[in-house]
Amino acid sequence: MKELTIQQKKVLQCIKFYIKKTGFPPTRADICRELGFKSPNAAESHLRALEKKGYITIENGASRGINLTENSAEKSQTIPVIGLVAAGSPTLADENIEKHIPYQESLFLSEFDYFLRVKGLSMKDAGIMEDDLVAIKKTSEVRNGDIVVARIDDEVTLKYFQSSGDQIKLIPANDDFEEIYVNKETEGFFIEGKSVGLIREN
Amino acid sequence: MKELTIQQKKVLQCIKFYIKKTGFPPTRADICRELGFKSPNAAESHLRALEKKGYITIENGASRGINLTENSAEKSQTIPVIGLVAAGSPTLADENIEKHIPYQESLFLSEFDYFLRVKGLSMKDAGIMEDDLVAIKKTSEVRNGDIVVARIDDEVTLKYFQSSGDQIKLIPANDDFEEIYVNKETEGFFIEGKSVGLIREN
DNA sequence: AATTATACTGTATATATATTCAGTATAATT
DNA sequence: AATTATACTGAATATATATACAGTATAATT
Repeated sequence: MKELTIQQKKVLQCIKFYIKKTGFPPTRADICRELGFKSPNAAESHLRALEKKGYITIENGASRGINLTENSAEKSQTIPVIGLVAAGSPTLADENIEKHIPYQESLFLSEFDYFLRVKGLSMKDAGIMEDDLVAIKKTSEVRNGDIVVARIDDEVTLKYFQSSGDQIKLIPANDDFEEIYVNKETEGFFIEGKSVGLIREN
Repeated sequence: MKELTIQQKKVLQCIKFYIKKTGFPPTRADICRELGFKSPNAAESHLRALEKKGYITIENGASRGINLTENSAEKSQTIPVIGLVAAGSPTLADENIEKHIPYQESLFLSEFDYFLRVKGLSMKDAGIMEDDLVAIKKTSEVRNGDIVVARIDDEVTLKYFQSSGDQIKLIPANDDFEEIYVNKETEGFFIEGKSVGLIREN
């Protein structure tokens, strides 16, 4: 799949968003309105570029005759599963992605960015077992009691979040594990996101 | 949701099929071509009837401005969520269905028939918490160690299954609960299905 | 008995829409 | 140095499309 330019990505996103919102693809004029173009030919040429690169097909002569190709359509409908390795970071870098699974918008109450494959039983009493997939929303805005993905240097863990002032407690849901104390300003400490759902595949 | 006539159903199916095939909704003329009508007004009036009954929305003035409503779009791709009430049976009868959620074919490793909303903590140590959705496959072929939906008379529970001969043990995953012993031939005892996955919505 | 919904044909038309052509300008590639 | 791709404005136009209007006919509802 050929790389897209920034503008072409914007147009493709615009098409996806429009379909999501209305149920049918945009016209050239619609795209101009959304992206601020003043000539329909601006949209037209971007569409032809997207067609040439294989991200959409265009039915000539048909109004709104834009069809997202499987390749480009799936991209926004799958969500990565990332392995939680003790000494690894859950980034969206390709090498950490275990697989992609079909994305369902309304699967959980909140939107989320990726699934984390759980290793170990440190959150056992919260009903989070080994190999469960925890849906993670990337955010640093977390509240006391949230289950968060916290990074300390290269180590990444899933724990309950509890803060008072600058002092932060990361609490496991298993008596066999120890609480972790950190300071908001601790070098290398970072909240990656929080849990908004869970899937167990068996 | 108001009932549709046979012709209206045909038109709705035609719209769904057209969108699946092309990625965008049909024009009045397209519908006529597919269904053999000779006047665009035939399609138009069916569309307005479908709109009136709430199966589609039509954006006036827009070409191909047909949008399947959630209700009609999801019908074929949703799976029921059934509340697990102590003295109730998990049947697919309308009154027991809590809601429908979008169905994703490849969500779990096995196929499944419905979700069971868990009440209580009897399977806590198996990581199954209150309000979790357990994906249930309707079957009576279960093995030792499977988590099963068992019915004894009108009572329905989720437990580990363990059998030796005709003797069956239903084992909770929580020390606060008691094991249940039944016989294969016990009147009113029945295995509804087994757990093949789990979703936690928060 | 009168009205409304269903189920169309057939014609007409304003407008929504794709698409081409003529330019301008910058960046990337050959 | 020449060509191609990117990234647009602006105007023009053939046609694709929604939609109204005039009918006909049958079934269902009030």
